[in-house]
Amino acid sequence: MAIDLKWFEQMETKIPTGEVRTRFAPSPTGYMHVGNLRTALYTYLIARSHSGKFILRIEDTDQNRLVEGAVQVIYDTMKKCGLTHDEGPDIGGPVGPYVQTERRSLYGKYAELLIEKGGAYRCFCGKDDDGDGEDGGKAFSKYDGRCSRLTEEEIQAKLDAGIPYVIRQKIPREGETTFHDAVFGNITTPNDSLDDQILIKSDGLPTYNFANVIDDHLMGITHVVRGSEYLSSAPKYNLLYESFGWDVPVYIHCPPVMRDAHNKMSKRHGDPSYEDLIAQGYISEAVVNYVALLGWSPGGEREIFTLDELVDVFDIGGISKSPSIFDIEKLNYFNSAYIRAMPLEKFADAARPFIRQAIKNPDINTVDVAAILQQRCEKLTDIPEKIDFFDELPEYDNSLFVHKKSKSDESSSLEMLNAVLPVLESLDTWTEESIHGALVALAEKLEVKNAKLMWPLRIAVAGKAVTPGGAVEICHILGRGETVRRINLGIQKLS
RNA sequence: GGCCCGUUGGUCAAGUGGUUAAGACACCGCCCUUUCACGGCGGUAACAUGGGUUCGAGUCCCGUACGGGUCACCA
Repeated sequence: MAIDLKWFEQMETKIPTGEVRTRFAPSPTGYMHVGNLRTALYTYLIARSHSGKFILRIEDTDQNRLVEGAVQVIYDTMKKCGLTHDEGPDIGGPVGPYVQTERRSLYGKYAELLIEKGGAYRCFCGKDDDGDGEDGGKAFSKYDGRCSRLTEEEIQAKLDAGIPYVIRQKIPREGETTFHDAVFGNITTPNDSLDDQILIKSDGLPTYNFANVIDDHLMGITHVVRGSEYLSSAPKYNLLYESFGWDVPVYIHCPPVMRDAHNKMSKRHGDPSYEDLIAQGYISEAVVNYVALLGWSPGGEREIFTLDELVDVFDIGGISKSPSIFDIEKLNYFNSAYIRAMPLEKFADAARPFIRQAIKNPDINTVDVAAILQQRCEKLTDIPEKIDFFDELPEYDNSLFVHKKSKSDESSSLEMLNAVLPVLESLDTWTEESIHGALVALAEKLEVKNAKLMWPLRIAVAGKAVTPGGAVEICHILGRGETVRRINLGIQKLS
């Protein structure tokens, strides 16, 4: 087998050095898991906080799992989250291509090189020849390495006969392998518990286990961030780097995001993906902020951070070793905090579609409605049911006029409404200030507490016990005509 | 089953040998108030377990239990 060492040397010269380079390497499944989003976020944060490069690579070597349009979902999600990449399939870069299937010729060459270096061998065994078939008993046995003992002549004979083969990693049978992880510390594994894993499949494409090492090296990746499910494969990757004589990157294995104490978040269990959360009315920035804190802590008491602020405070040491349970209640809290912090106009823009789901009346000002909603919604989808009374006064029972704390009952309510009606009918201007002033003055004149006047008015104009905003805001939004009409209806009901 | 990893209130978590064991969400109570919410104040609630080491252990070591991961021509 002739190995063109010049070619490999030339490949090495292309590798960027002297900067932190991280990569997010999703396989295109069609949606962004919350756990994946968090991995992407940490990866981005590490790059940015070291003034390094953040690279997007698509890992699509599994031809059976290709999903139409899935790569676009990744672009869209990352863009929406603000996780901008410096190199990737869409924008190119110095070490492309950035899609694994477009790199396929590379892997074979490096596999040949590895065979030459004694770190791998061809295996001609069929899929079921390694003794770990379906028959339970040997379910956990590993490949016995028989093909690693083939002679040159035997190998050539099989090649000449056209027998299909895979390329396996040759793991030392003795000793142990230690690697360092930035989250978990040093981890040592006995080599005899490691399998001679397949590097190149019989279709010529690499497995993740191989492609990831080759690509990370050729792309100059300095920090490898991935899920902790790869922790037990890491010794094998380490051995691969060693066989090639390459520098090992910093490993950062992140524990999973769970749906409960026993199960990871999963689409299959109906857990929301990032896209689902957005569709459910969550603000992207709030999701990103919450997810950052799931499994990582800045150490202090502060919890609200923009993406740029996260870049400043992010520290690998704050990543937790144990899994975290995704708590939608806490996300609700973050979301409502983000909603409250938005400028009113911006919130109104975000809320408008949801407001218009419930309010068709074009005379109603959506910004005014947004103003009373902003302090009171956890997510945008909460909006329609809160404001359904604006378009049409709901059927309501007179018992709503009874409220102990406001000292309201049906007869006092009738009295208050009768007093309010002429005041509002004759009000010069129809603003919150003028309405509020007139009503407070009226209460003072009647020698009653504001609540005794406001309660029945709010019930009459809204027909609901609980509303966003008080009587003043609701009357203002409704307009004078509709307000007066509803007060009259209340008076009729109570008479 | 082998190997690897983890375990602080219901949840997220701070804590790196000496603390009355932070803080946040949720929950409960009170205050504010024009309902609800916001805001303010207060409260309930935790170091899985047994042994060591040490003057002293949530923090270090060993065992146990429980949980998770992995052992694919998936990633």
